[in-house]
Amino acid sequence: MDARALTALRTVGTQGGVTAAARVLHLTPSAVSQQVAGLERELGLELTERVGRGVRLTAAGEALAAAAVDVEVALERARAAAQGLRASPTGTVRVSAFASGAQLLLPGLLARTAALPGVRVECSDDDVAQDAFVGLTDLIDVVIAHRPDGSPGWGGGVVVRPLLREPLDVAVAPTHPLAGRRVVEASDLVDEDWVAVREGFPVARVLAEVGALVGALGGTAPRVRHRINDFHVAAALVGAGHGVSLLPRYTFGADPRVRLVPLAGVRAGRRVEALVRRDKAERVVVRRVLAELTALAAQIAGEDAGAVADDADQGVSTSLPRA
Amino acid sequence: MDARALTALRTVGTQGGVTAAARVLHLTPSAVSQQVAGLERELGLELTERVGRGVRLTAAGEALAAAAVDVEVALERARAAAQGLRASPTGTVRVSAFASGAQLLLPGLLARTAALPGVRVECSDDDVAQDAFVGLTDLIDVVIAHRPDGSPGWGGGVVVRPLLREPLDVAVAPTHPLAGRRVVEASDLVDEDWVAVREGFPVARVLAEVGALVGALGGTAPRVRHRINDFHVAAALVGAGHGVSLLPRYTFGADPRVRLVPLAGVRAGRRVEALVRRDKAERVVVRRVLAELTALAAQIAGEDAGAVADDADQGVSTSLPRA
DNA sequence: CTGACGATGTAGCGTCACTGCATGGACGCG
DNA sequence: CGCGTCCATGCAGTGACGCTACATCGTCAG
Repeated sequence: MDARALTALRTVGTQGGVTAAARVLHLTPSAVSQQVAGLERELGLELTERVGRGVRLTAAGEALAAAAVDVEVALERARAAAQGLRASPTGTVRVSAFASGAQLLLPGLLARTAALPGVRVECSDDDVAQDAFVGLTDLIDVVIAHRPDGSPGWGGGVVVRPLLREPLDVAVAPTHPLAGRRVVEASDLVDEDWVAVREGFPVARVLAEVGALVGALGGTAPRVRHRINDFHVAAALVGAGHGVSLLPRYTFGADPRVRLVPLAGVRAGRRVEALVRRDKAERVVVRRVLAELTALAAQIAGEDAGAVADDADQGVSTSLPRA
Repeated sequence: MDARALTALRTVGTQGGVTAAARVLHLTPSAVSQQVAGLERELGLELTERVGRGVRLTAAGEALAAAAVDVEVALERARAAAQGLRASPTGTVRVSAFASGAQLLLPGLLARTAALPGVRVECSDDDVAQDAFVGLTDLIDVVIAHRPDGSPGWGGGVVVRPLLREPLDVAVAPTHPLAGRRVVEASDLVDEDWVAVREGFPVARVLAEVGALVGALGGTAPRVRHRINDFHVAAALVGAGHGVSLLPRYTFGADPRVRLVPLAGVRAGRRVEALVRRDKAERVVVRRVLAELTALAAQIAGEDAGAVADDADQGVSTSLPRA
């Protein structure tokens, strides 16, 4: 019963297939298949079952995969126990963020962590669909993810550290009649063209809610003219007068192309959170980087609090184990 | 960071040396040495230090060894999680007991477990010094150990399951003046020759206490004539009139060679307990055998309760995790 | 039916851990 | 003080195990 084989099995579960798991583990599909086969032989029971041309974990497989995380946690804790006696943490941490979150947080994070000797932070940006964020934690230590305001959460096996709640404001062109307003009511937005994100991506649901509200007032569904995932492209369209949109306040508050006006009476916002797989959360370096990240986020949220009156709801704190 | 290497390190700690650990792990000393060397290279710090011609774990080594148990527990729990979905536990369990405990418990245990299909129990008897019992848990799943009545305990890393408290009675020859008595006072024993066990073995301390009491009354230290570890040899000597001794009630109550008389006013007894290493305690089969063992012990203690009035103190219950 | 994808066996190969042996230091004994 | 013993640890050789590459089979889409 090798920890390596358990990891392979768990990855097959999280990635949803042998080939996908092999990609993450930097192996060939054959190797992964042999690992789980060996595990099945040792235990004398089936851990995977074929479904279509792919595979799925059986009940026993799921149970074993869940337990596998505990093994990795214990291993990581062992490393930490030995190295914890050393002075300061050392190592490299992989951080990933969705595009706008990366723009908002990564420069500051790199600036802060540059001051820590022996700590290397490697960044990447991955904009994926809502349900793909957790899968990224197999490859990346700290995944900065976002989700709309009252959405269910992320599921087990992963530690969630809330970073900030970023309000979504109505973005209009500087020449737009609403551009000078301090706040805007839903009723003001009847009969506007909208620039929205693609379905399945985090902010889509918020826009749908706002749209429903506006539609209820105006008697018609919101007119979504464009589907743009990149906020910068959306900002360019809005700035050129091709419609209005919802844009995150901290990231686009100072963008000259658009004016952001808070939306009154509607809870429009997204939660930005750091996702870390439980075993990786045991690494001392990861904890250190995570601490810097939360401090940075608190700083950003604090700067905004002085400028704009905002609901103070920062979400329930999902604390780290052994905080 | 291999779980196998961690086990090697931990065993070096518990067994107190590379060679001893190698014996337990069925390896050569060279292999064990290379395992810990690899661990040290990977972590970049010293885990062992030389002391005399042997080695000892450093602080970091101790920390890592302690964490290693958690890894093994997690691994074992993973096995159990997968196999727990199967109907009944299966496998072989190694049980060891000190000589008189083996005589008292092992036949009954084998009778009970014979009824369990797929469960094999392999027995052995190991009579070792007080502080060597825990070391046995590296090689044996369930170690039946004994210790005098108020002794400190066994230390960490091992699960303790109390089985029974066996009173120690004064053993005299059938022809001895005290043979017919219902109880015997300490004052009755002044000026007797004693048959004791070797120093460092479990019952030695009890005899020392009784001896001190007797000595205080008689004004002289107890005369220890013979040092006999095997209770059967001791019984033979006592039966032949070569002195008195302290013998466990359940094991020698029906022995024709001696008469056992309870000792009034002195807490003379030994605790019989099962020692299981934490990771092995996760195995379902081991739990099953342990359940049979405790039931058997309770039955034996119950039979005695009807015959002789005894203090009901059975010791604090050190419960198993996830009982 | 054909092409593509995904999982899984098989052959070949490289790597790694173990054994056997030799070395060096530490303790005990004559 | 030197000798033998014991213990830990290097080093060369070997065997086993896991990985890659390739081929095969089943499944789904067009």
